[in-house]
Amino acid sequence: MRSTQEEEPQDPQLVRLDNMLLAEGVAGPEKGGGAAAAVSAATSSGGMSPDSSLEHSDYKSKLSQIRTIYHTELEKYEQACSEFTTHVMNLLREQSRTRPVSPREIERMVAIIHRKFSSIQTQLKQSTCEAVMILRSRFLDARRKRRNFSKQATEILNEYFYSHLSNPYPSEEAKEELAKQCGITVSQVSNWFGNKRIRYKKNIGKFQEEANLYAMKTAIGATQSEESPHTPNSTGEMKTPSPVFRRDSTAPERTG
DNA sequence: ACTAATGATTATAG
DNA sequence: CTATAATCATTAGT
Repeated sequence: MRSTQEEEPQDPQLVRLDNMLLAEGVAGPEKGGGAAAAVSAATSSGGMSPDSSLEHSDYKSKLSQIRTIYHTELEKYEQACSEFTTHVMNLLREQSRTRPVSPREIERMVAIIHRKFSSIQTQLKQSTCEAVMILRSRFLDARRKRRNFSKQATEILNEYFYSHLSNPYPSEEAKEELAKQCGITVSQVSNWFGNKRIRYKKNIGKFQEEANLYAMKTAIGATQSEESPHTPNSTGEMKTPSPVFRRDSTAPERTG
């Protein structure tokens, strides 16, 4: 016996599909009656914050829909497979009266049928995976629940940006400090500076007033007995606002 | 409703 | 991994 250890070839792609479906609870054991129960439960019991609760219930309901469709189709396929198999078996049996039909041939036929339906199932899994991915990216995308920062936070961030306009790249420590002051996360600070840099560079003219404003603010905060406020020229632009900041590597504050 | 501002994500490169 | 540039999706002003 060569003991063909084929068992189940299962290419890695299919395994990944299965894993993902399982992780998402689509292919796992049946839980709950369905979407309706989850939705009603979530809406009636306002335990969590209204936002996350509502969005999550919506997400779960759609996921449940996908799950139901997936299982229905899967059952249909299996039923069709077995029906077709018995049908073919009957045909073979009928043929065995006029032709010698070896049991091996029967096995091969059955194997072929199963392979075919297996590929169909894989397709179903793939499309289900796609649907889940789309659903995820649609509901778990933080862009959906974006909020503007508080005016104070933007003030602080702008102050830092315009007082470091020549090198607006805050170190990790500075980012943490800013995050703490603004009540946002470090990632949000990074996002803010990334957006600010590119948008400032792209359209310096738009930000001139802002730049002057904050420059003046910081100047006032820094100097107290320098000069009398005589407002030199309040008729037009003050001066050239640093054309383009260059990533100056004069501050390699790398500590980690 | 249309548009600008804005925060977050994606794609690409160093 | 970080920075940039483009793009997306929502908020807010008209």
